[in-house]
Amino acid sequence: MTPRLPAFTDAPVRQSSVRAHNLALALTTVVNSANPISRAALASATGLTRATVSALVDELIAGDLLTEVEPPPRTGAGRPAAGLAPAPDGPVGLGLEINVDYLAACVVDLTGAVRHRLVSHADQRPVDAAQALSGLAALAGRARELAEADGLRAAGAALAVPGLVGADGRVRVAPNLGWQDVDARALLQAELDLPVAVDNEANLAALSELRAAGGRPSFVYVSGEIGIGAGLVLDGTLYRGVRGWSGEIGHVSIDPDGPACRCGAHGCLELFAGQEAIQSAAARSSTARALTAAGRALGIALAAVVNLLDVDTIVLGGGYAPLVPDLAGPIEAELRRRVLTFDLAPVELRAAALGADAAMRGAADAVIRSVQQDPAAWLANRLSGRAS
Amino acid sequence: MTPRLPAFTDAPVRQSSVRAHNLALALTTVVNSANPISRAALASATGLTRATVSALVDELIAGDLLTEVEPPPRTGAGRPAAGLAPAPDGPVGLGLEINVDYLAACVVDLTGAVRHRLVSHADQRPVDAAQALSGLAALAGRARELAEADGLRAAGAALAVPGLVGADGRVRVAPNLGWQDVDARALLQAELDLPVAVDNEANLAALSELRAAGGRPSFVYVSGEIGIGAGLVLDGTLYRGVRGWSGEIGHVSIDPDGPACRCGAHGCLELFAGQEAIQSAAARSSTARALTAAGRALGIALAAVVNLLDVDTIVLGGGYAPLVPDLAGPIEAELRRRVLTFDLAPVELRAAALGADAAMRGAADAVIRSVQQDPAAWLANRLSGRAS
DNA sequence: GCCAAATAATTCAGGCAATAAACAAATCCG
DNA sequence: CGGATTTGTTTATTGCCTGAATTATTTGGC
Repeated sequence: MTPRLPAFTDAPVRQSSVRAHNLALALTTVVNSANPISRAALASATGLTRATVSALVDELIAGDLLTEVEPPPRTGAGRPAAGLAPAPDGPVGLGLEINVDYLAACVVDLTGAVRHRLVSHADQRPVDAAQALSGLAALAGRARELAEADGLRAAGAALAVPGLVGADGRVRVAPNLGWQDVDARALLQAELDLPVAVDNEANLAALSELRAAGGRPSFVYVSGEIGIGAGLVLDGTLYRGVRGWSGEIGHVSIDPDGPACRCGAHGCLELFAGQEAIQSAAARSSTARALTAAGRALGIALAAVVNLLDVDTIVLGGGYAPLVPDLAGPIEAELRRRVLTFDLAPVELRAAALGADAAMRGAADAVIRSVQQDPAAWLANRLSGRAS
Repeated sequence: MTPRLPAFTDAPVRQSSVRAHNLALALTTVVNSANPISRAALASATGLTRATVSALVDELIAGDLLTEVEPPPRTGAGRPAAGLAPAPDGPVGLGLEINVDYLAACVVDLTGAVRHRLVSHADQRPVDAAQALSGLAALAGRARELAEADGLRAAGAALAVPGLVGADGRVRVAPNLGWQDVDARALLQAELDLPVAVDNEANLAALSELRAAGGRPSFVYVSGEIGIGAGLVLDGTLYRGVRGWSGEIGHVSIDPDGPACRCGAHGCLELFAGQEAIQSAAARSSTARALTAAGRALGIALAAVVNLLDVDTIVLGGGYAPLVPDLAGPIEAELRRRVLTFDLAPVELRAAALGADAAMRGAADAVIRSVQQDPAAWLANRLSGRAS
């Protein structure tokens, strides 16, 4: 069988694209392998010949994307292998986050290590969007200087925003920040002189969960803050929707005739399982009861997600992560009752691996992921960047 | 900018894959263009050079996938162009459907024309799965003979089933047929000696809506029969879920404390908007009221879908299609209330283009789509098939 | 201690597919 | 009728992968 290219077809392929694709294949295979891997192992893992892999690896090493490291443990006779691993001094991603009461920036390298991390606590509501973003750009600039002092060059930046973000990087609405129609990408790009991506915080937090997972995982990441957002990872890729507004699980209806929501509808999930709802319910009765009720509502909404999307894993993040021991029971009870296929295959429910840093970390991951998925572009860009 | 291959990377690419990809690109571009297109226009549409396009087209014509037709209307000076169009005598797809009270088969060619259509009305519940499938195989065999009498060769078959179908073609459950764990693919493949795909009827019906749509549409297709199923088309591809069980919208919760559903949960959409629910409600009050109530429930469930997936179009099919004039009002009212982004961008609601044939037609489409997306495989197969 | 077996990595000729540029074909228009 | 124009083909060149042969480096048996 001839290996097939992905199904959707809308751009021509030429020899250079073949190279680009195979460079990405080699690099991602090295990055995703737990231990250093030899060229020979890489060849058999990818299906390319050893000759080709050698050439690709040479190019990736020359481009500071891979390095040779100590060989993996020996296994019998033969010439020892040279181990390959992502280069710690290769391009880094700048992960940025803005929220109601803090600004944050981090620097993550190709190995996934966080090299620097800066957080600035300050209420962002009094200042306007331009000021907030310029404060963030300053923080990002400091993070970048720290990175450059280590000899690290940033491939780009990504920003996590608690709001609706369009595909063009414009923030349409960010209720808690009081933002409306803010071209965050343009503003940051101008100040940083770097490619900048902007995305919803739940989407980026979901991406951060993708780090450890092998294969092509599909899961819903639910982030419980003041609002409730979800990031959908389907077949290993973040699904953003037609306009980038996917994952608004907070306004899924739990009780169509329930209390009025600030969105104008009635009985939204947020009213039952949002941070404020949990707190006020805890004050009225007990924390245990409040969490049971919230878990039940979450379970109803998540059952709808699983019925619709057939994902096999649910990740609870943000404010929900520490509450998982209390929430898991009621959520699972509802899933068992309402997911049509529950008896055929279970749904895994787990807490997010990262805590409050998930969105910022996912933002940085998004940058290095873009380098991993198109190393040829980075290599070309790197040279022209140095020339300028 | 170098054209980029799709993001996910897990197979090596070699020269033959380049050819395969560009053959698919050329073929799908011709198929998707409304009028016959010239080689030169094809070159500028795809971004390939005219020389390359000529070579690709020669191969596609030799393989009975394209034909030269009358040139499109002239536009000024220059050598007249030769028109290209999908070949009507190329490979055909066999679309099959099994349901409670009928079996059906159709033959669809590369141009999308239905060449033959056979329906056999008979209650399938009394017979067991093996018998039903062998009856279907017989019907499919007749359709295939009709096609072969026209000199048409079947590239494969696809079967639409009202139930949960795994990725391996096994039917896990089909409640209305009384099926459980039926390896429909193996049984049909053995009798037809053709590659057979099996999928849920709503999924395939959704595919049939993809025919006219250009670009990379994203929509939900909702099919209202005895149960309610949905097919999700995201970015131009059918999303099947991890195990192939996506789209079970019928058991999304409308009222968590509502009446008991046969699935074991309470207040599922099916109890408010299923065929039986509408009929009994109509008997109790009036048809108009029954449809308003059903529309309201559908609107609540669809608002959840739109909030989660950010699709911009909803297609009502199956039993809902003729009811759209009555359902649209209440559905839209709920969408307006509950979809968070409704004010930013509207959601289009429309009736399915095809009626009862949608699933069978979508099945045939799936087959010819697979040829269009990998013509190289068909060309290789075709030769070896003739040799044997 | 040395040689055979084994495994890793590189080198080199060959082939395939795309590109670019020149050429041939067929029409319009003045 | 001849130049301009557009379509489609031919030819030389280039890039990248493959496969086989070659070099490099170790283990293990005698």
